[in-house]
Amino acid sequence: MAYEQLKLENQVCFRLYTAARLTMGAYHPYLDPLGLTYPQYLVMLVLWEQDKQPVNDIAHKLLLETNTVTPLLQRMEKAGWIKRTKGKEDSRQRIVSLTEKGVEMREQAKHIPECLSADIIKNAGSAEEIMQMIPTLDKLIEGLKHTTHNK
Amino acid sequence: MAYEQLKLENQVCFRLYTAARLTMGAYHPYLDPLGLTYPQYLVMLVLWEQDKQPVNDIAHKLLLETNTVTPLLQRMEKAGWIKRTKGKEDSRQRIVSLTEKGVEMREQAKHIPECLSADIIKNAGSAEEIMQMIPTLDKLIEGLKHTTHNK
DNA sequence: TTAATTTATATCGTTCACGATGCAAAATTA
DNA sequence: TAATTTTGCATCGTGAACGATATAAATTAA
Repeated sequence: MAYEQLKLENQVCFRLYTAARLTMGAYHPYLDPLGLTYPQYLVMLVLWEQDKQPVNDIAHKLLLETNTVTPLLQRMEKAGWIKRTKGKEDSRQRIVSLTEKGVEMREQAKHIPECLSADIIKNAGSAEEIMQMIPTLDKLIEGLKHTTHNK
Repeated sequence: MAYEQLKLENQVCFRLYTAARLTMGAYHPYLDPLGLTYPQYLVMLVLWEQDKQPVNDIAHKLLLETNTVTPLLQRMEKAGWIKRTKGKEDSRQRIVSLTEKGVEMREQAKHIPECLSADIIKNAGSAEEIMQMIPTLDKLIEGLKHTTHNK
């Protein structure tokens, strides 16, 4: 009976993995004009919520490793949306702050969440049903955050 | 208050993206000994379910592009788990089949789904609650599968 | 104070994921 | 049959993710 579970259709993780990829794809029409990738958009969300944060705080909020975030930030700096300055008290830190361009982008990005909701409702039915997954996803994330291979 | 929706905590996609990454991380203890990555494991699932499939069928089942799957298969062939042969009727096709080594691996992988269920229950509470997301995830996937940027 | 350890970030190598493009074999149309 | 289009797969370039490792600054211990 164990073989039965080895079927693709019985795999929750495959669905999460696929849903995440496709949902990220749904952001493309809105992020492409801004020149942002989805992970870069996440960084912008973090910075719009609070400017001037060390790399570590950003990585922590996104549940990513710094070796993922650092190159991400380097590309974003090159694009002119953020800058990275040495920390004053702790000079190991790199403080990430928005440039003027980065601040202005917030206005253009303002409607992305509603656009996405609309798209999802149009294509995948009820947004409510999707929102109902949030507490479960949060529990899952919280539970797996500190397992062996996730830190 | 459009800005409110720009908060990270209000984003469903971020949760999907994170849950997918962390769940994939939870597979590591079981896949590492076999030398498999998670996407490679997915390919093995597809082939264990039905051997000898063209690249396109595999890509289609995993909802991936062939330009993602092709290099994946090349690495798996080099590892000795699969082989790729020219199609008989249609010589454009590459038929992917399991090697002896690939077939044997199924036995070792047999218990991975149960192990993962156990891990999730231990760390993230109820597996039932997680299973309840499946219909919603399926609707989401089905709905987004054929949008502009997802083909 | 000096030495050992921890912390914050960066670099490197490998593997996805995917848009764009290329190419040859098949299918379709003229 | 010849020309055109489509299809199946591959290659290339870019941007994540992440394990492993490196480095310098801060912290702690000796």
